[in-house]
Amino acid sequence: MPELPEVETVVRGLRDCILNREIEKIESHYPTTVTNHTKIKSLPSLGRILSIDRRGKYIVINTDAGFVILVHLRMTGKLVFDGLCSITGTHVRATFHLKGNNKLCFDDTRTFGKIKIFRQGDSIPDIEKLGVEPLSYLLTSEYLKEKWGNRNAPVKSLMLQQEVIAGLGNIYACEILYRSGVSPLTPGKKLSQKVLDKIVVQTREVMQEAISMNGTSVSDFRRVDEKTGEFQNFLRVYQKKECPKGHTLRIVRIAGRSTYFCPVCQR
DNA sequence: ATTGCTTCCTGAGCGC
DNA sequence: TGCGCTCAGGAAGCAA
Repeated sequence: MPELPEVETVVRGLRDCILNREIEKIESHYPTTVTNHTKIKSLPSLGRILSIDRRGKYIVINTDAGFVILVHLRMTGKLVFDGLCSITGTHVRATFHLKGNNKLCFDDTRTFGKIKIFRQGDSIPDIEKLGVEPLSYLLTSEYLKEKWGNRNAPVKSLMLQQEVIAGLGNIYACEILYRSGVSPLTPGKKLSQKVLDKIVVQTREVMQEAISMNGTSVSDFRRVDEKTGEFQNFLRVYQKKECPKGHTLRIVRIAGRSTYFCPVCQR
């Protein structure tokens, strides 16, 4: 399940292999995967890739022909470059045809992933509504106090709201709360400034560690060369039976997701 | 406004 | 072997 560290890993991989390449066309093999949000009915060549960035869980590609290509991997989406490995995916939903006879394949078993094409300068609501980046100076305990201070919802579900913090998903929310010693069921308004500080610090730490390990591959996540990440070897609670101290973990459903936590270490 | 449930979708894993 | 069931979950949409 690609979250911020996985998307960052893909972005870095893409920069190494397709920056400055020209996209001749994006071919869609599934009806809802690629959508055109420009007023241009028949898209020309999309131009040369000027930049590849990440915002939250979105990949943002800018081209010199004035296009912005947004990619969201959702749960099972993968971007795989045929110059680094042979494409083995059996669920290729879209193909970026690059000048010079290379392909970037968007493989997505469950079809929830999206590729959206915009014009530079046009409003992109998907990006504009996102909250702060976990690794930016804007994520502070004061900010979280302002956003969560009068919320009754459990902190775990608040952490998943992309309009507040952009990029966290189920796995990292569980890991951050374990490292912070906070129960995922705690209502937002019950979190003290001191505890919010801990969450901020642990959020940064977990994101940085996971990026340095090329993300987490628990099932589908792969890099652009189809290699796995390594952070799954350092998870402390997600899909575990016991926490590192040997306490039996509990699993509850919060916001429709399996939430792993230690009733002893997390209060 | 806030909260939580349903939907989209496929494959893995399980019990029988 | 094969069937039917449950589960995995990001985010939009909807209902209370």
